[in-house]
Amino acid sequence: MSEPHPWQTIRHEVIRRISERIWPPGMLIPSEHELAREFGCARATVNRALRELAEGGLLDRRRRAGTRVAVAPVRKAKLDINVIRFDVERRGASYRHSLIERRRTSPTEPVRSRLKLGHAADMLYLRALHLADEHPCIYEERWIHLAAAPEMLEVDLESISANEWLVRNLPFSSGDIALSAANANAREAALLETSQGQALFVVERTTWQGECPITSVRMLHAPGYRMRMTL
Amino acid sequence: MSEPHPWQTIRHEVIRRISERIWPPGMLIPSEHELAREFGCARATVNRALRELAEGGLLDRRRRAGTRVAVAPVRKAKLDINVIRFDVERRGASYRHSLIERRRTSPTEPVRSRLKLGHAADMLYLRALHLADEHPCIYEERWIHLAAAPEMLEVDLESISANEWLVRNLPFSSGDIALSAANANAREAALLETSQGQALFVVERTTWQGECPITSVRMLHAPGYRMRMTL
DNA sequence: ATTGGAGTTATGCATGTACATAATCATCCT
DNA sequence: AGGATGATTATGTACATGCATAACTCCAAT
Repeated sequence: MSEPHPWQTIRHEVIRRISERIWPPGMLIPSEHELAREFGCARATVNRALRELAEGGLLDRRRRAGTRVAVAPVRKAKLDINVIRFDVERRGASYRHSLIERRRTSPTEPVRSRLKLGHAADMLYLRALHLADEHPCIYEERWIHLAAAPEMLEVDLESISANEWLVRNLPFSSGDIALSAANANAREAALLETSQGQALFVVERTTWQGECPITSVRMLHAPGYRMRMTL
Repeated sequence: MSEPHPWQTIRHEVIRRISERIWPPGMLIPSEHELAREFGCARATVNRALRELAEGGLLDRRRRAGTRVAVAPVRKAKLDINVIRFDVERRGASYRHSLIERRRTSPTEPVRSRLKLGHAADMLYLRALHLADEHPCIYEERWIHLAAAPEMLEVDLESISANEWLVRNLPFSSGDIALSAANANAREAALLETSQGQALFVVERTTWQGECPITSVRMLHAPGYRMRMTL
């Protein structure tokens, strides 16, 4: 089974008992002490297994009240956010990107509100295309807060994408993502080599370093893109 | 600070040192032993903090090699998968769903391959609409594997949605999700009260109980839907 | 020069103990 | 009856210790 570690074995066994309804939804399961006795291990080991399952949404735990099988589990799916180049290359394609526009300017009001910036700010506005095997796969429009990333002015954005430079050089502490769908307008359709009105997968991401916004980007994926994840 | 727990304090401090580039990307950080000495706590406490950060993608850890700040972090975003009714009600809207079609049949080939079923199988095919404040918000097409959920035949799908019944009664052990965008066809547009060609946000989800597929569903979200997550 | 150990070291995990905290239960007092 | 109070209990966390394991270093033997 390639699971030499007791806590993984326990986690698996608990999953089995839940999914086979030996422990049905809502049921109070044995305490850590009892499980530790049953599995012949320390309570800390049981605790680790149960804590992971609770984080995944499968169990509800409360002090003194005990642990019960979640009734309407809010399952947590994990999504990997990678550098675009890696995603492309992992699919076996060659990566290239191309800078369409680079402008130093002050952000429009909607962008300011997305970044929670009350005042005007010195920013870099970029438009770029990411290509896989010379076919456009992502078109991005990005705002970069120069107060957070002044070095960005010196970066040669032809040789490294803003995406990659930022990920490599400006570790961020938090961020939010919104996924949606939008119809391509004429310009977007042309850039992505598709037709106007085509449904595009849209990722909008804003990242922060503490309270200070770093960058906000809107990425339009070429038709056919699917974002996969597991739970 | 509301962080009475040493391991959380340590986690926060490590995040700070990374995001302020005291520990730049790629750097080998002090060993658990050294950090334990620095923070005046046990190694296990440091371990817990670092392990969580490594799971989040911010650190790379390898035995003997030590812990280093991730160079191109693959950040992990967490997405909550909830019962649709809860999502709607949390937005302050009233929820209703309506069954459009219910048919017992054998799945088409593409569905069989999605479920990794080589042979024909007895399944339930459902089409349903989820409404928020009487406006359609999700149209779903669902296949349910009756071998995994025989009770489904008895369920009154007018009073409880298949989505909710399954989540409450058939805890699944694994699943996969694919997100994409698609143009509405005539039928979908009519159901979602929009126009043909409108870009729709599509969620396809398949869930399993061990090796046995339970259900596969394709959900089309009404225009304007945004799926949010944090990292 | 390359291969093949032996030794070293940092992380990974398990254990037993201890105390903190939150929720529940039982009891007592008015 | 009802409300306050203390006892009980399960989880949450911390710690010291110890062994397991992976990977790096270096030295010796072919």
